[in-house]
Amino acid sequence: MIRADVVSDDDLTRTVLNLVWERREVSRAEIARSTKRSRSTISEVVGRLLGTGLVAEVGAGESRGGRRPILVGFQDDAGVILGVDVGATHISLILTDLRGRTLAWRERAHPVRSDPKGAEALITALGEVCLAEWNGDRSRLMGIGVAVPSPVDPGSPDRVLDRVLPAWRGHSVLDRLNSVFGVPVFVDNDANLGAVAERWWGEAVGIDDFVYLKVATGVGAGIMIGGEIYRGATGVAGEIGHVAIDPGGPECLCGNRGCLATFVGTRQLVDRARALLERFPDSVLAGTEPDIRAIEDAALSDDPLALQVVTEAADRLGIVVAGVLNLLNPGSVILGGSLARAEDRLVKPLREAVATRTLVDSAAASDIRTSDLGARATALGAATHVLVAALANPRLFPGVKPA
Amino acid sequence: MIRADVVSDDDLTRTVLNLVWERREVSRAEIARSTKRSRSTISEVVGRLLGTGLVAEVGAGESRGGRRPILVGFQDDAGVILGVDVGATHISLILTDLRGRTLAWRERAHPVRSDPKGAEALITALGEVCLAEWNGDRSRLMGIGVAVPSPVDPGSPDRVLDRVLPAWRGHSVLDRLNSVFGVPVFVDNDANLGAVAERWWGEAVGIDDFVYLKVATGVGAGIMIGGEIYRGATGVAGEIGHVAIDPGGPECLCGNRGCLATFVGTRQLVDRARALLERFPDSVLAGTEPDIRAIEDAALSDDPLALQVVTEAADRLGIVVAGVLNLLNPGSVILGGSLARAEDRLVKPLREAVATRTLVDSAAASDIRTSDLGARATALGAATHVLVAALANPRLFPGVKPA
DNA sequence: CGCACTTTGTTCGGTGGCCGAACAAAGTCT
DNA sequence: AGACTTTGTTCGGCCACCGAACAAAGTGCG
Repeated sequence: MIRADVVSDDDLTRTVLNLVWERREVSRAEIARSTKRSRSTISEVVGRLLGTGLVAEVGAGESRGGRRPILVGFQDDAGVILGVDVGATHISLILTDLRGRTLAWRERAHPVRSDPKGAEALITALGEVCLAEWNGDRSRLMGIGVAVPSPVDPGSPDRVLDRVLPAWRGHSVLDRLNSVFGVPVFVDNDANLGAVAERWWGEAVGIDDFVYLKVATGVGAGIMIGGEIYRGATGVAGEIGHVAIDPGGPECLCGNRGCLATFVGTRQLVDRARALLERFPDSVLAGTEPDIRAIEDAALSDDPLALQVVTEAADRLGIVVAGVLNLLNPGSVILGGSLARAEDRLVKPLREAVATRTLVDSAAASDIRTSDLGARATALGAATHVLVAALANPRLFPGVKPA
Repeated sequence: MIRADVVSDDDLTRTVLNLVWERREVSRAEIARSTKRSRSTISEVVGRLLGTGLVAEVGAGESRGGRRPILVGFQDDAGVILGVDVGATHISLILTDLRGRTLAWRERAHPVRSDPKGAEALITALGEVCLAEWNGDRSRLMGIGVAVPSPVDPGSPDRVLDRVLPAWRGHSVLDRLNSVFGVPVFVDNDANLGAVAERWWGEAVGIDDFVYLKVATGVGAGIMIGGEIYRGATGVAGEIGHVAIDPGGPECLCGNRGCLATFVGTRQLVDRARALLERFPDSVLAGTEPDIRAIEDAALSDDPLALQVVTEAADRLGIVVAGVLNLLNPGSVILGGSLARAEDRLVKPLREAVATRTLVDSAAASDIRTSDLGARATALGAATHVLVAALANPRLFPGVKPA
């Protein structure tokens, strides 16, 4: 967690590195055209980048009527990154290469709030397991990203963290990870990191302005503006779970009435399903004590009870999504979290609920989709956050030669 | 409206010019310290700027223990700007210098929607009147800013404009202004420009992230993020009037139910006041046909009926403001439009309504204030928009010598 | 096949923005 | 009065970047 504001690489180096990452394989001449720099300049920058091991000459490309270009390729396996998803009831880790490919994956149920010490031990243990499974050169580990289900100001992580995760105060866990694995550690909110994952690997590739809605134990939003996570004045933007949608609604943990979280959180969906059991004697869930996964599975096989639960949730979500559309006019809205498994069964009623609540048609035109990144989305986003930092400033990371 | 993407001035020149504007009078050595450049570099840049007439050497400053510095001062009267506020029922113009000071001001009631031709004529006529009253060298007019009560994408102004103001399609009015006055013309949404005015001259000076809420004939929001107006994917961010706050509320013009606009727009407040008349026989409004101004005046003298109307509006606004706080976590929320005249009588119940609907205390801590810019706010913002463009790229404007 | 033409990547001598050292001018402090 | 500061300018130099020139390696046409 050393806030290493050391010598930052110059702008052009970053630009070129990012371009090579995007295009995968690209010639110096093509880089020069894209960046509007001269070939001589690009040649020199590429020469320096070759020294870092992040890019390499990988062969010849097609001729465009003259000499064949030398392709410079991004080395996806030049480094690996560990992503940690600290959930309310589980912990999961992913090990990825620099192209977001999964090299290892572990998940465990764990009562994170009530046993923080155990959580810390579990994370380091699973981290070791992932690295062992990968079986590569450990010095290639570039960093660790951590997603927490709580507002975080990455600038001062200990300030907000202790509300939801009291034992994490003073970010001792992060320091621990840093000293155990010897690499930089980054934290951020889970919804923010979900948005990052979508932008790099999911439904939002190429989209700079969108909102990611994570519907799981709680509800949170990751707001991407101009390709960057928007954090607001004090770093808690996106805390959408306690937007009031019904002044006469049920009381919420937060003391208010009719919060979105009182309608679409995991706990509430399960309660709702159980309450509906006797009205749907034909449901596959009848006679069981359904949990959220069972409800989602049932919805996917068009069980009427489950569909009722999902539709009701969609209707409530629609109120908030419509508000977000009117206020922010995002290019798209992406739904993540476990409820996203329901896909069309969630999105269709949601779109209807939104359509009746938005005026400006261009706002209504922004498309609403479910994520298809699945259960690994958040951990993947945490890893990707490190990747983004590395691409912006490769020198900050171990395993990168100083050129 | 010539989209003049000519030679843009280099970064350092802009930075220095903006710094001189901010500090009003500042020495070269001080600029060097602030911008972290060498004195030699700054000397050269300042030398070039002196040639534009926007800055000048204005005397000597206090010694700091050595030779007394030569103060370089921004020339507030080097140029003037026209700001036009096109309202739903009125047109107003302001002529300002480069410090936002009012040099002339004109306002006329006019049915803008039903008589667009007349509106166009009125704008040019009032523009001439303002320039005549100022009685300065007309070549110092740098540009014209126009605020319209409709979503606008300044990149392609004709696309959205024609929904609310059909006759403005193809931005012929803007072309007209350009040819009559011979200077660049800029358009933007009124709430956006209100936010600009607040950031430069009002309650948001020095604040980079805030939301400006304009409550007048309609309701709109200007969202300032990182010191820039946020426009969203298609340029209609901030269209907040049709956020649904009560599923069982009255029907709105837009076809939905319970929109914010059905509760707090001018028309609705007047209707509400008239409906309440018989319940408040002691009100100063009793026996009259109150308009919005009368209601606001009555509220300022603590008339119970008017206070009831304002409090109800505040309560409704509170729902949306709470949502905005939870979602965006702005540093502050500033209330503009005519209703802002009510000040504490509006803000106090609004704060209460918000407090019961926000969880995260740092979100709740963002302060909510009324604007004190008054009726000229929007026109001033339109003029300021031009000032911002001029400070960013002085060469684009007439009356600025090429250096 | 030969020849004209392209494209690529490198080399090399600029150019322009910015810097630092040095300096004269004009102050302050003891 | 003398030592020290601060300001603003001058001037030589550094560095990122450029453009011209060139060799290498292609394509395409007669």
